[in-house]
Amino acid sequence: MKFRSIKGTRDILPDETERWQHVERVIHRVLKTFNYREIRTPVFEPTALFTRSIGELTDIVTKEMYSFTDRSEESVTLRPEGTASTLRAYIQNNLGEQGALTKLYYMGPMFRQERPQAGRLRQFHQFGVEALGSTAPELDVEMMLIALQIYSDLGITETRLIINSVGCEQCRPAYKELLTRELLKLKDRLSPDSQSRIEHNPLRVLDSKDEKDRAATVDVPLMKDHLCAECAGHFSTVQRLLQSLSIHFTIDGRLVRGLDYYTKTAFEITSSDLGSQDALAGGGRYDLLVKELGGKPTPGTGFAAGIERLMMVLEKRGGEVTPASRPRVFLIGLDAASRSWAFVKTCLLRKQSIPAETDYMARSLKAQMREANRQQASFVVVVGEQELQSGSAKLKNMQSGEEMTVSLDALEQSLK
RNA sequence: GUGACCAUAGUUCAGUCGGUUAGAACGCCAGGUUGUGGCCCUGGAGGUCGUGGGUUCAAAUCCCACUGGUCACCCCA
Repeated sequence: MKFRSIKGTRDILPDETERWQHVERVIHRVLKTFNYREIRTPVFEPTALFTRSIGELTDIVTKEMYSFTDRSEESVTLRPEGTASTLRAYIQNNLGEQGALTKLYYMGPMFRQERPQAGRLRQFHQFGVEALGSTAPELDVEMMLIALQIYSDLGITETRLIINSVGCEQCRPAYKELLTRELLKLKDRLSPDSQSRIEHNPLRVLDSKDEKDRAATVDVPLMKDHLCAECAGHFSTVQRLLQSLSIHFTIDGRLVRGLDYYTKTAFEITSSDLGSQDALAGGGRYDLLVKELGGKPTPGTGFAAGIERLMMVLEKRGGEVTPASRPRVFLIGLDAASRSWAFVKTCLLRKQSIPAETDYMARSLKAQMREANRQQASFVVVVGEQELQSGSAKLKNMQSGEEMTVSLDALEQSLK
């Protein structure tokens, strides 16, 4: 019986983990400069947390969640996204009581049972950022800046920032009705998919990829033109701030977020280096969500970004290749006694934090040299009977080929 | 959930009209010096041609089913 990883999951192999670690370091660093603190929540939660926050009728909830009942008959779900868990933890641990504004970020695996394709996996990784406690449009802009800075620090500059406003509880219901009425008039010109969207998610019709849908809905009213005074003011402030910061953006009145909890600002960052799943990050404001999850009414804004998609862009761009870990020195023993000595010495060097390696296969000198070369060791020391007797050996610089005689006892000195 | 394409050494691939022993490159192992790597040369190991069935004198090659993968729709990061 040969086992395989579950469909839509994959191993991140050593050749890739170095790149991952590099990306993770950049994420942590940028978030530190923006004064956000990391939160780590469980990967599974009560199912109701997600149905409540993401929306009972969204596709994620109706057909993509990994849910099961545990042995105590409780329904639990592998998290499909990070915001719900983060807010649950925020509420449960009264984080809002420690200050007016709480800035959090998370990073880790998410789970959705979708058909895998380019840029879409069943277990995938996201990092996400949340700012809780303020309605300020500045924070909406801060979210966009964080994402853009992480990308540009990684050498990804060919991104597009798209923004929209999806309104609030004051203005959205009326607009939704208006839109539904207009869409019903066009119903027979729409694709079957869009026809069924009219009832349960009319906003979705607007960002259909179907050319006919696009054509049929060119003149349909957009949310951004039917905002209440407050939402309109908020949206224009966001735009003004972006302009002050010389950030390029485009307004797309058809941009819709897939999760129900968004209000006012919605944004997306896309890359043309990706396939049809071209969103690198997406987010927006969610002023009602904390209350919806049982907390005190608390405004919030945030975004989530896919790490695998980021990796795809990095690879395509040939982004900086982080150097593989290399031994500083490779110790070669020529006979049983010398190999034994080499192993012990290797361990002692490591104890002093000097990356050292030796041979475990009792191989020939030639084979060991080849191995040292393959591993790109900076130095090699060859030890045999003579060296053990005299207590000194030749230290070979593998780049220049130069050799110098060194004391075996003081080897660490020569390697600093 | 729907559709299209694909599946041959560890990896990337070639394999003609169905034809007898399935190849290449890279990688791996060993040798070319007796105590020195890379480049070069020589040799070697490594394959249930995804699985099962069918057609045929003969199947990696044609047909069917299954499994897996990829891409797109859908959805979304």
